[in-house]
Amino acid sequence: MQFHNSLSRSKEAFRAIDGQPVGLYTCGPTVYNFAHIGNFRAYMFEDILRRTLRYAGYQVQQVMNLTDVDDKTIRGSLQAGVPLKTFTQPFIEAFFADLRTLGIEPAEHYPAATEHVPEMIALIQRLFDKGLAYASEDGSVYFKVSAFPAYGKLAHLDMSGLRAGARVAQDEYEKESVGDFALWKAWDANDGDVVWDSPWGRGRPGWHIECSAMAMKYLGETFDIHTGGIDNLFPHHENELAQTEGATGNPFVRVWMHCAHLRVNGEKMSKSLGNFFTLRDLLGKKYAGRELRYVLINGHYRQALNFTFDAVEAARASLARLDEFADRLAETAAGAQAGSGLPAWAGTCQQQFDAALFDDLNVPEALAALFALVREGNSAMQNGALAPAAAASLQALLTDWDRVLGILAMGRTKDTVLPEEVARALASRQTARQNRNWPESDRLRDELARLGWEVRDGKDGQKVKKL
RNA sequence: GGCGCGAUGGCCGAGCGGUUAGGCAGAGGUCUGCAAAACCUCGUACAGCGGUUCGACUCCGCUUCGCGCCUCCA
Repeated sequence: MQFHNSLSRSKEAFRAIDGQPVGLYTCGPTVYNFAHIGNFRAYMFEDILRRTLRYAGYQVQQVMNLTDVDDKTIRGSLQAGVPLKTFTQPFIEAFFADLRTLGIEPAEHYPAATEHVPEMIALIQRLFDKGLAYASEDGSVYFKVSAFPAYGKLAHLDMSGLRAGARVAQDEYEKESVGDFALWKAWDANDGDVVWDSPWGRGRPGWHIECSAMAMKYLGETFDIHTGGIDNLFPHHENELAQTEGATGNPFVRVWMHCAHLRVNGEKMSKSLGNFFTLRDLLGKKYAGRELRYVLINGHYRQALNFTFDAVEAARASLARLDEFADRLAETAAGAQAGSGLPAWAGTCQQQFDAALFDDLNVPEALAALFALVREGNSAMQNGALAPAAAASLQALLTDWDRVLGILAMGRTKDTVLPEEVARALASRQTARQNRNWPESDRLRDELARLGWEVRDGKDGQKVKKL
């Protein structure tokens, strides 16, 4: 199995730290608003990563932080006139609800920044002890980038060439150097009652320190994989790395993985362009979480993904094809025990599927293997060449693949009970068909369609499906 | 200015130096009373211009266009 490591900018064979579950830290949401579909692209990539690791036989220990204290959450709570926690709680709940909607597996830990301030303070103290931090007049604390020579190794930036850009020049803090970043921010009036005591005075933690402190707490000083969106690469992850390695003297993370952005109609998603969708917006347009999941996984994570409504429609049709296949397989298997072997063509698909996933999570290629299986399977069933036991084996294979894909079983409901109205129409239709009364048969088919049921005629009579 | 990414048939989207990606949509066919589903066949796609090579969508260079990061955005 190999993954692309942002540190080396190349694919590397993955080896977990001996005998431990794979430690996975995934940067989570800032809970000041509903997450948008672009954010979920990142969480979806992380879901595929975690599922693939588990599929490959690893245990996974995933941590996703909840950033519940920063400029935006504080501003929001002040504007709403409620305590910080009261403000963030609904967004946290919405976030978890959205994860469920998209079939994203929960992480083992979701630490909130506000619950880990002592750990952050302790970490900042270690940085002081190492000469990597300094306090300014107003009681803020900064990381001294010049004292950490490796700074820039993740983002591949040469800090010596840093010139003061617009944002840097406007910085109001008393930093020694423009590259330095805040570990602790002294209280000011905009913070309201969001404040903690520290050895350097009252204030609140900087953003980057939360991830370092919480990652270390739950995963140790060195762990396997750290992920996020590409925009987190710099400065966030670079700073995390500097803080953690600076404090511990040990490597922080073995593999850094970053996913590319989501675009909408070829453009960057932004509020001003009006192409900024939350999951709720899309569900309101009658798209299912399952369909959106399909769209989000059907592109390589390191490639910009273009989100279009056409793509969601295509996803819906693709899923219908998969469902059709699964149902037909179930019929063919008819409750048989899975046989010992798979047909040869299924073995080929299996190899393709695994090879694709294990090669830096190539989900599109894995889906190609899935559709190859569907085509071969349908063909075999059509020719009566698939024994029940073989069909059952294929069902088991699909179930196994779905541990990674998470799209096959999700959101499918088995409607075994026919409404009386539907049953009656079917019975009449059967009579009509026996009498070769085609106009009546077609009329009843239309009527069933109006009731939301699709009827199909095959060799062994009518079959209905809920639309 | 620095660092980096991309441009694939109507849409989405993989990929590799020489052999079909895949899905959706579309066309024709098989099956069927019809329809649906399924299966079969079908698009001379690889931004442009040079170069390397027996051979390039795939490597190199340039051009055009688009995108990201450059201090708190997944």
